[in-house]
This record gives sequence, C-alpha cells and structure tokens, in this order.
Amino acid sequence: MSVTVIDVAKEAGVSRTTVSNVFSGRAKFSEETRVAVLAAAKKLGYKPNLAARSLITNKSRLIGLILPSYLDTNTLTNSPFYNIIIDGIYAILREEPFYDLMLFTIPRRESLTKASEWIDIRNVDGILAIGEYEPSFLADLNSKDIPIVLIDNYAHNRYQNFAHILSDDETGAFTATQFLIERGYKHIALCSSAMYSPLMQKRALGYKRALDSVGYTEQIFSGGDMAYESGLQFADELIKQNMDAAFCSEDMLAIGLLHALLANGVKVGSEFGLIGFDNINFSKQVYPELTTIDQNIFAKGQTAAKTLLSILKGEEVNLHQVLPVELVIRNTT
Amino acid sequence: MSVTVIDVAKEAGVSRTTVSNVFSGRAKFSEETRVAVLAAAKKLGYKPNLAARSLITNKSRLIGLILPSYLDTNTLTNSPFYNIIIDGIYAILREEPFYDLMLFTIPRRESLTKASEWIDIRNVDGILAIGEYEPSFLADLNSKDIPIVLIDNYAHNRYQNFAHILSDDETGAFTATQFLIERGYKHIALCSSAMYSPLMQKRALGYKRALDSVGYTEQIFSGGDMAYESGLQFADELIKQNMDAAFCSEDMLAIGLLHALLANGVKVGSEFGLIGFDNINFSKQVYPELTTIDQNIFAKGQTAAKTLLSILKGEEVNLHQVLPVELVIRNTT
DNA sequence: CTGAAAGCGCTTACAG
DNA sequence: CTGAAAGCGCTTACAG
Repeated sequence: MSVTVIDVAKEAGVSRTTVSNVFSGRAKFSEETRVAVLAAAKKLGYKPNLAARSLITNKSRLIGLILPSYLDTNTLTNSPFYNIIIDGIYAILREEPFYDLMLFTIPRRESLTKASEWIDIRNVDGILAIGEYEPSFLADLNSKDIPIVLIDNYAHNRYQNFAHILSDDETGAFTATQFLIERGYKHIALCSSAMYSPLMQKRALGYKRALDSVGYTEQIFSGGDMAYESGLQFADELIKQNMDAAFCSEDMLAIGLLHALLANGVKVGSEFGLIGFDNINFSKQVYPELTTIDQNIFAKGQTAAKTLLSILKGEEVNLHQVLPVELVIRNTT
Repeated sequence: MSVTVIDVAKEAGVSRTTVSNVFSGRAKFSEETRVAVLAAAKKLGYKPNLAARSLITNKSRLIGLILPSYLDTNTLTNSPFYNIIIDGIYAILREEPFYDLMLFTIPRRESLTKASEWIDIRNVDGILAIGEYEPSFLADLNSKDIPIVLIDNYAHNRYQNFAHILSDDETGAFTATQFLIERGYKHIALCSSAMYSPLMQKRALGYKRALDSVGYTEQIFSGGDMAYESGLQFADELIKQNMDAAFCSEDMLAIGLLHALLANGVKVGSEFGLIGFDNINFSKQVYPELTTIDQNIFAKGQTAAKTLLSILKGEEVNLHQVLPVELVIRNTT
C-alpha cells in the first residue's frame, strides 16, 4: 500500500541496496545514482518505515523520559519543572531527524517494573530520568545495554556509566540565604517539603552554611507533599515564631507561602523577605513577583538531551555536569 | 541476543505460531499449551518486540498528539491547558497495554509538513490534535487512513469522519457574564487575546448574549499574543474606562489582569469583579483565588483518548461530543 | 560502484 | 488444536 524501498529502486532503475545506501550515505555511489534515487523517492513520495529500520538495526530512535510523580497521576499539571525540562528536550530533538521522545509517567512505585518492560518492548535507545529512584530500579536500568542520563539524581552516582546532570543547588541556596541576610532580615526560615530528598538536603545545606557564617539560628519548617499547599500551611507558624524572611526550597512552595502571608496582611517584600528556588515561569506571574534562584531548567533539559544524543552517537561527553544557578531579584525581598 | 518467540516456542515445545496465538488469544489452543507457553515465556523473560509486531500488523500502537504553539517553542511551559490534557490522555493510556503517546509540537506553521511526514514514518495509528489548523493540513490528515480526534476545533467539522471534542464554550461565557451581572456589576468588559480564533469567538458570543439580555453595553478589550502579558496590559485601559468587572476568555489572562489590578490598588472581589475561563490549577493558586468557568480539561483529555481508542478498536462512538462546563465561585467576584 | 541474498522478530493465512 | 511457510520493509555483509 505505501511506497517501499523496492518501489523506489524500480523507479530509479537500481537495486534496493543502492536505495538504502543513498539514504544512509553509508556506501559509495555515483552522483548520477544518487540523483536518480532521490528523484524517484521524491516522485513516489517515499518515506522510510522506522519500524522496519528498527527491526534490522536494533535502534528504535526512541528516547524514554521517566517522570516520577508518586503522589498523583497529574504528572505534568503539577510539575512546572517537568514541563520546562520537556520543552528543553524537544528543543534539541526537533533538530535531530527521526528521534522521538516518549514519556513514561510513574504514578506509583510499582510502575517502575512497567517502565522497565516498556523500555524493552519499545526497544528504547536511551533513557532520561528525573529525580531519585530505588537502587533496584537503577540496577535494572544498568543491566540494559543503553545509555542513561539522570537529572537531579544525587543519590546514585555509583553507576559511573550513567550520565548525571545537576544544578549547583547548594550554592543557589547559599546565595539566596545570603541575599536575605544582606537585605537585613534576621529571622530567616527554611521552608521545604520532602526534606528527605537528597536534592532538598543540598539546598538545606546551602541555607545552613549562609546562616552559620553570620551566626544566625536555623529555623526549619518542613512537611507536606504538595508544594503549594505546604507553603500555604507554613504561614501561621512562621508568623507565630516571628520569622521575618523565608528561603523556600522550591518556587511553588514560596508562592503558596506568599499568598498565605498576603492573606494575613503581611507586607511581603518590605517587612517580610521571601525567596524561592527554580525560577519557574509562574514565579514572575505572581504579585508581587517572586525573587528566586534561577536554575535554567530549559537549559537543563537541553543539556540532558544533548548528552544522551552524544552518547548515542559515540561522541565524547562530560558525564557529570553541574549547571550554574543565578539569583533573580524581583519584588518579594 | 534478546529472547524471541522462537526461544519461547522451543522451551515450551511448540511452534512459534502457537506462541503467537497464545499471546494474541486469536486462535484456539489447549489449556495445557497455554500454560506451557506462558511458563516458558516467564522463565525466559520474554517480551514482545513491538517494532516487529508493527511491521507485520501495520499497527504501531502509537498515538500522536499534535500541539500547536506558533508563538514560541516552550509549548508545555506556556500552556497549562496542554499539560492537563496530556495528563488526562495518559490516565487512559496507562490502562491500555502497549499503547504509547508521542507528542509533536508545532512551533512554526511549516512544522505541519513535518508532522505529516512523521505520522507516516512512525506509522502512527491515530491522531489527537488540539485547536485550529489550516484546511490543507486537515485535508492531508484526512487522506491518511487513520482516525483523527480534534479537540477544541470549531472550524472544520466538515470532515465528518473526524471526531470532535468540544466544551460548551458559549454557555460557559454566558454563565460567567450572567453571574457578574447578578453580583451587581454594571460595566463588564470582555478581555481576550486572539479574538479571531473560533473558540474565542464562541466565548465572546456567550458574553454578548448575557449583556444583551439586560441591555448593558459591550466593552471588548482584545489583543496581544501571550495571555498573561495581555492581561497585565489591559488593566490601565479598563480602569480608565471605568469598568467594574471583566470576563476573561482564559484564566492566564484573568490572572495577569488580576495582578495588574492589584498593583493599581483595585480591590478585586469587592469593587471589581473578575472571572476567568478554564479552571487551570493555577487559578486557585493565586490570591485572591480566581472565580472561573471549569471546563474539566482533564476529562477532556480522557474523553479524547477514549474516543480514539474506541475508534481504533472498531467500537461504536459518538463522534461529536460537547462537554459541559461549570461555574466555580471563588474570591474575585 | 552495484546487486542478490539473508535475516531482524513477529503474525497470518493455510494445510493438516 | 498445531505447525511449516511466507512475508512485513528494511539493512548489511558479501560477491562481483
């Protein structure tokens, strides 16, 4: 029904091997042949069948992105971070012929088994994965013979053949906290959900280091699963404990806190200093606009995609990349 | 290298045809055979190769989702709507063995040609597409022999074999505007970007119908590409023209307007009534929380996915579905 | 530089 | 109920 390599060969008066060679550019052929094949292909509207190609080359040109969201199934809706990462990945993949991304969302831990099977069934060429995973899953990934690029995974750099893309989380948190100190705030809280995650601990570390350097006392508020809701809930306690500033480990939490503070009549930006982390788009779509640490999430997605592609092509790559962060001063500090 | 159907056949002591039959459940076989095959498959860790299956069945089990974003490449970042739709689609697909979704973002109109080729190359089984498209692209889709489900596409229901999923946009806008009237607001603006789109026109229609019913005059503010920024920019003009309420054709625009109004000292929720459309998550993550029209975007994604799957399975489906909307009263009205 | 042949892992008539 | 054979559309040694 559809046009195959045989049809093109017939039309061009060559063998199908030659047609294949012209498209792949692998073997040598005369200019004349090349032109004839290309003309025939164009005339017939030939398009390669990737499934057939995949079968023989054992390369699917499919990249899998693993997106954990253990709390609920609204993976993309609830993670602005994921959205930006994906946009960054597509920005790279769009320029790369024949590569496609497939998302695999992990709404429950059991889904990791499914993810593993899925990688085999679709014969995924490489994996991009965000966040932390249990050792057994990483061991499983490691046993598959495909490149793995981990984003924001601090816990498992023992797999030296995995690539790691991280941000300089500790420095970011340090910078943020130091900025609050410079602004004259004295009682600076750390607000965070999921303190147990290695990434959040890095950020906590930066906060502590900055406070230690001036001898201020730490005040840590932590708990809750959903960042925005956590932020909302921390406000009362912060006010009660006379905090005059907060460094939040993620923007959505800062935004929740901002709104609860506003509802309590607190003048955020003057009498209360608030700073987030991530610089998701939303952070400048609140009022007042949120001061935050920009981790350039888009570039992170791009870097991850580029790294995976490079490995796939057998190019030299830096397997362990730490991306810089930057303070973005807006109106809450 | 990997375990094939032949290995399983050998292990189970049957032919590969039988193995295939057991997995597909197509032909009849003895219970004994079934157990033997399944045991062998499990023992060897057999997983079907979807590319091979695809080649022979001419079914890829791949669903393509076309996501236009003509303004920039940050498709997901800038469209909360898309995110929720995708989550809805995955909620259905997760339960459907072997089906996968592939996103195709359209950052420029020229990309439509690429999308068309991509559908052929990956042998996509069915298409989900959001929004409006030029007739030539739809004609092209129509020429491919696969089911198409259009979401929020008002302009082209002339392709009767395409499925259409819409929301009751006009009623939603009518309800919203009427609610503002009931609340006692007299000078009710319509704020919208991209008024030329058929969907936005439907919403404009509902607004006009509500105003007409009480004899109020229309005041339309329109322009700008990015919803949030447009909202920001409308505030000055609204204030100058003594508006005391606004129905915004989408939440992000309402949120931009909200923040600009707040910055101007306008008391939104009492002296100014503001209502959005969509009920994206963000609309209840602002302060004050936004009154809006819930169009249940998640269910829309689910409905689209279900509809496509049903067509693919040859089941009876309602090709033209209009989903109900609902007023969600929060604190800006 | 070009072509005939084999084969990737599967399914699907078809014959028994 | 089961098996031998053909073939999906491609690429890759290999021989010429």
